[in-house]
Amino acid sequence: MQVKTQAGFNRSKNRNYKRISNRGASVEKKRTRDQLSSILKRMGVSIIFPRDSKIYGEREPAKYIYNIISGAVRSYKLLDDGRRQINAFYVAGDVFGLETGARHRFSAEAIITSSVLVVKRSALTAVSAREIDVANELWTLTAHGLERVQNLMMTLGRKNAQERVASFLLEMAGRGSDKNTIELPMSRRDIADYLGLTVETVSRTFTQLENNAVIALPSSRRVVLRNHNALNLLNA
Amino acid sequence: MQVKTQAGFNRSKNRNYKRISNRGASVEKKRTRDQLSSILKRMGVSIIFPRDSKIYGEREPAKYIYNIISGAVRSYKLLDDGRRQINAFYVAGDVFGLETGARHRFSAEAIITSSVLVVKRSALTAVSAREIDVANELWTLTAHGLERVQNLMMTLGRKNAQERVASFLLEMAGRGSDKNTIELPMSRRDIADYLGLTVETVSRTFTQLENNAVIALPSSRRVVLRNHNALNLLNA
DNA sequence: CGACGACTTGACGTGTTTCAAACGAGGTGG
DNA sequence: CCACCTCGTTTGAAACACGTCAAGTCGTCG
Repeated sequence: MQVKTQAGFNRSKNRNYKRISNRGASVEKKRTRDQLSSILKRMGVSIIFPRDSKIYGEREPAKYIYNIISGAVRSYKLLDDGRRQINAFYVAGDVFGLETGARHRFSAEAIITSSVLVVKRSALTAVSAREIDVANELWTLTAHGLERVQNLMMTLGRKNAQERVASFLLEMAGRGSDKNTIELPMSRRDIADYLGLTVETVSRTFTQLENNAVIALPSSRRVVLRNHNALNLLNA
Repeated sequence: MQVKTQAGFNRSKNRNYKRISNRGASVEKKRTRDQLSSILKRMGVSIIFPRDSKIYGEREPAKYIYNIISGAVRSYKLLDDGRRQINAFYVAGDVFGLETGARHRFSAEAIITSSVLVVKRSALTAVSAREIDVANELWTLTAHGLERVQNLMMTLGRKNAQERVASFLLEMAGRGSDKNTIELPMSRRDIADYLGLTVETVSRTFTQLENNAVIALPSSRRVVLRNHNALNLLNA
C-alpha cells in the first residue's frame, strides 16, 4: 500500500447527497449542502491501492472512511467454506467503509489499482456531533447503502439469471458517463459473486444477450447496450 | 384501520439501541440513552391493524414512523408479475417505516392483528434536528436495518434451502423469549418469499429438518429447536 | 513465442420449481 | 355435535434452470 502524501486533489464527480428537511430547528444555518465531500477532501489522505489489494477486512476495527478518487472496489463477505457474496461495487466518487458499530462488517479490496481518500472516522464523527447537517449526510449515506442492498436483495431472491445480469448492466450503465458503453473493471467471477450465480452462468448469459442483440461485446470487459427496452423489460 | 385514541401504554421490551461514540464534541449532555423510544411513546398514537391489512404501500409518502407494541409485520416489494420479496419481519419493539427520502420504498402489512405506535415523522425529525443523540439513534436504526438486510443478502445469494431455513429459524429464535420454542406468526408463503424459495421447498425443508431430529413441529406454526448445533452448522 | 489466467463453451448432474393432489385444522351452519 | 367448506400445509412426480466438471479459446505479458 503506497502512500501519496498530498491530499485533496479530488477530481471525480461528487454526487450531491439529498438531505432530509429539518423543519422545526429554529436558529439553523442553511448555507450547507454536501459539506461531507469537502470535509473528506480537506481531512483525507490519498492512498493508492494496487489491484486485488486488501483495504480492510471483515471484523477489523472501523477506524477509517474511504472515498474513491479513481478506480473500483469490491466489498464482500465470505462463508466458512469460501462461498463469497459481494454486496457492492464502488467507483469514483463513492464513499464506503462507513459503520455505526466498532468494526467493519465486510471486507474491501481494490478491483483495479485505485486512488482512495482515507479519512479518520473519529475526526468525521467529531464534526458530525457539532454539525447536524453533516450528521444528516452520514445518515443519508447509510440510507443509500441500504437502498442499494435492498434492490440487490430483490435481485438475489426473485430474479432469474437473465434478469440478474440485466439489472447489473443497467446499474453499471447508470454510473459511467456513457450510458451505452460500459467498461467493466471486475471479472466474471466478481459479477457472479455479486449476482449469486456461477462464472459459467454469467458468461453464458452474456453471450445469450449478445445473440439476442440486446448487448454487444467488443471485448469481454466492454459491454455495449444495444436494446435498452429489452433490458428494462428484463429488469422487471 | 381502527384507532385507539389513547397513546403511550407501550408494554413491550424496547431494545436499547447502541449509540456511536461522539468524542470530540465539547459541551455534550451524556445523560441520554435510548431517548428515541420514549419520544415515540410520548408522541405516538396507538393504532390496531387487523390481520393482512395494509400499513403503507410502496412509493407512498413516508409521513409516519411505526413502532410495534404487539403483533407482527411484513415489509416487501413486488415485481410487475407479482413475484414478492419480503425484506423484513418486524415484531414487538421493532421500529419500521423510517426513511430518509420522501417516500416508502416497501409496502408493509400486518401479519396478525397488531397494535402499532404511529408517530409523525416531521415531529421526530424536528427533535433530531435539535438533539444530536436522537439523530444518532435514527442513524443507528437505519444502520441496523442495513445489517439485517446484508445478512439476508448472503442468505439469498449463496445458501441452499436447508441453510436458508436454518438461518431463518435461528433469527426468529433470537427474538422470542424462549430460545427453543418459536411461535411463527407468518405463513409458509411469507417464509418462502423472505428466503427466496417456494412454499413447497420451505415445507419440504421443514419436514426434512424434523426427520433429521434438528427440529420438532408440534404444529405447523410452532417450531421446537432440538439441535442447535446442527442449525448453527447449517447457518455456516 | 510460450505460458498463464480469464473467459467461453459443452455435456451432464441435481436442487429447486412447477404442477397436481391429498391432507388437516379451524370456522360455519344445520 | 357433526357435516361441510375453506385455506394453509404437506407430499408426490416430473420438468427445468442453474451448477458442476471438463475442455477449449482468447488475450496479455514476460
